[in-house]
Order: sequence, then C-alpha cells, then structure tokens
Amino acid sequence: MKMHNPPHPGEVLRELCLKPLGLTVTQAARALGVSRKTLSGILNGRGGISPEMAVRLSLAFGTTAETWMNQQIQHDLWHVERRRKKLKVARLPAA
Amino acid sequence: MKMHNPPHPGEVLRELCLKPLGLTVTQAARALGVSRKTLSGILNGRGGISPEMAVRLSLAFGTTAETWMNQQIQHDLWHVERRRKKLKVARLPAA
DNA sequence: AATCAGTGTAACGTATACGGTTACAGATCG
DNA sequence: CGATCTGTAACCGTATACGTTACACTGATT
Repeated sequence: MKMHNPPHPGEVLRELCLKPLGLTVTQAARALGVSRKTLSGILNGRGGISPEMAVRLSLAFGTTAETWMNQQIQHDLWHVERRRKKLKVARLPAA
Repeated sequence: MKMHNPPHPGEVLRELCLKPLGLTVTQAARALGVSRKTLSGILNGRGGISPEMAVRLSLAFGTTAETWMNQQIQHDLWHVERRRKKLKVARLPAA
C-alpha cells in the first residue's frame, strides 16, 4: 500500500543515468535509438516507459528491463488506485 | 533469463479464477464491470491487462494489481526480447 | 426439432498512447 | 553572433483499450 506519489520513471532515469554520466538528452536519445522528443517526454513525465523502451534502457545502461517496467507500473497503478472507488466491480469469493 | 513463452495472463485468469468459481465469461465480465468482448479478448490472448483492468481484477478476486501487471509485463517483455537484436542501442558505461 | 445460454469475433465508433519529423523559442556558451 | 541543448507545439501514422451491436456457432434443455 504505497501512500505517496511515486516519482515517474523519467525522473529516476535522469538522476541515476543521465546525470552521473554527464549525458545530454540529445546524446542519450541517440544512444537509445529513439527521437529526442520521445526521451524528453519520458524525462519530463509526459510519457511512460513502454516495454520496448524498457529493453532499450536495459541494453544501454546494463540494467534489467523489469526494473524499469516495475517503476512504470507503480506509477500507473498509483493513478488508477486513486479512482478505485469509481470502478464498479463486484467482489467475488476467493478461489 | 526466461526461455519459454510465458502464458498470457488471460490463460491464468481463466484457469485460476473463472474455472474454480464456475464463472462464465458473461458473468465474470459483468462482475468486473467490463464488456464481454473486452474480457473475451483478454482470455483468448488478443488483449493485454491494462492498469485499470489489473485493479478491477484485484477488487473482484482479492488479489493484488501488481500480480496481474507483473504477468502482463513478463509476457510483453518476452516478445520484445525476441527482437532485441533489431534494436540499435549503444551500450553506455555503467553509472 | 426448436429454443436458449454461452461464446468468439467482425464491424463500427471513441479515446489514449507511443513513435516519428519538422520547426520554433528560449537558454547558455565560446 | 553563431552553435548547442532543451522543451514543446503541430502534424503524421500506428496500436491498444474500451464500448455497442450483430452474427454464426456450440451445446445443452425442452
């Protein structure tokens, strides 16, 4: 039960990957093989980490794709949970 | 390093949730608050588990949304990893 | 045989997301 | 000033998620 707004993965990406290596957005985008716009959108919280992007990040930075996807999921789920009450779902008996 | 095609979450959903409770697709869709088509698509591997759907499943079956999202991610990543070679990504020094 | 519930799915619509290119404004630096 | 980096708007195409309606098929039940 996460209580606080988890940072979007882009924030983590910028702080933990770009900053330490002194990479510019332009350089990182080129390295990842995506457009500068796409990376910029992620870094500034306007876009999410797609499965393909997660694999790109894992290849470029030597991390795992799961790490990035998990962050994205935490972020996505947090937003959905906020409107959980609005979802009309019947509680079924546990299997 | 997963080697085998992970089952799509719909398969798990049908076997572990619908079957044990003797639920029809129609009944389950109604309980989840989605259309029969949407649930059918997931059950037959034509659609994925969206974050909202993951929360619906957690509410209906008393599981966690993360459980469902993780299954979806394993499935998604497996497909992307298959074409990992095609992604032109530069390897950067570890941070 | 006829009816009905359940199922998959096609056809159509909408909204959102991801990806790209181009182009522009603002900042910073030599 | 000229060069670089950045964010982002405008536009495109594609894919996904969701909905409704309608159809054909199956397997029970009557």
